[in-house]
Amino acid sequence: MTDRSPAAGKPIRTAITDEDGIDFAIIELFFFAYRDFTSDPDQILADYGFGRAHHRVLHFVNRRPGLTVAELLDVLKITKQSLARVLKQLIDTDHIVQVQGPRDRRQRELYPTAKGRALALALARPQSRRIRAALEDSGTAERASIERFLEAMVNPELRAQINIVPAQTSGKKNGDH
Amino acid sequence: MTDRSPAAGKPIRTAITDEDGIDFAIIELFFFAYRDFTSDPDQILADYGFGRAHHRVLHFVNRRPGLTVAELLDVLKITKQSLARVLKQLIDTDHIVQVQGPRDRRQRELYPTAKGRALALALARPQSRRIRAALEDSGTAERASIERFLEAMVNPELRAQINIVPAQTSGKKNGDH
DNA sequence: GGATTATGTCAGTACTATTGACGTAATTTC
DNA sequence: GAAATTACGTCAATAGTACTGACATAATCC
Repeated sequence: MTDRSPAAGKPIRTAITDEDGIDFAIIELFFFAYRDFTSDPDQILADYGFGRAHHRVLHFVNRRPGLTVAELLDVLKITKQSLARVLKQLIDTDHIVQVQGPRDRRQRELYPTAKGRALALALARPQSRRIRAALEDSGTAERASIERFLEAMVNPELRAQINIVPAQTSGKKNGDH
Repeated sequence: MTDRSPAAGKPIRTAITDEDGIDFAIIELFFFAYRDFTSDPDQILADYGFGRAHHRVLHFVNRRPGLTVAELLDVLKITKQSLARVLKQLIDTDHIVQVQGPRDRRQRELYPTAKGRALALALARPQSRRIRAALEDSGTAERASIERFLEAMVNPELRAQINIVPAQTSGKKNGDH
């Protein structure tokens, strides 16, 4: 049963190359880079009994405090049912709180607690460290060019999601200084 | 039950920023970029009843024809049991064939069939297109700097895995020069 | 001949995701 | 003010990918 069955095709022994103009080098690098990028927080999350889904929710609630459940679903591109369990756990463990929407009382605005803020920072720290090291290592003086490239990799119609963040800080009691 | 329970922490209403030198911008961009990067092949895979795991196996078997099961496990960083089902399906559907190792007959060398090669190319095509578009869009003349950055994001001790490939091509019709 | 190695497989479990259906409360619409 | 819609929550069933642990087989090494 080791050898191929009679009907099976013959083995191709040559490696797939950048034939046809396919950029295998970057495809593969992207895979490895993301794999290791997510491995850092995964280790921390394990201590809490959380998974990657918790991280993503925690991240976006910290980035856009007060976003509603519907907005969160839109950013994560998952279904309500998938979010439900994860969000419930984060609320039960006091990392996130829900506040009734001011205008529309059907809405639940999501905010991090101090505990949730701390965890989000703890998870982001090794990732940020890795990024900084990579920028230095690779001698990429232009951090901006990496940002531009990554942004250009995102579906154009979804780029709006990215640009929501910066504005958030301002408005009320503005974070810095 | 909408409002927070008595014991819950108070909501933090300010967005997390690049305080503490945390690079949230790139962290988030990396998430969005990878999400959309994988969405292209996901659609194609669905037609075959395959998932992302099949894609990864197919990719590496095409990139390093003749690799053994153990080598594949090492690259993917998953367990034998996780690979088993996926690999079996790819063999049953005639995308991959096993050949007994020439030196060590315990080993199973994995090769793509013509069918498996074709699918790997079909999956890579939209990804490569996206990368090319992103490099143009972002005006990143230096494709090399993106490559260097991504490589630097990979755990140093695992970078060896990346460099296995290029050698494969040479010998015969070597790509560059 | 005994230990180790490479692979395969069985059983059980966990996490993340899916679709479909239904319920409740609040808002909007006519 | 009744009806439709919206925002959210939840129950049930299923799928894909991963895990640990255990065990079997065949081949190689010593």
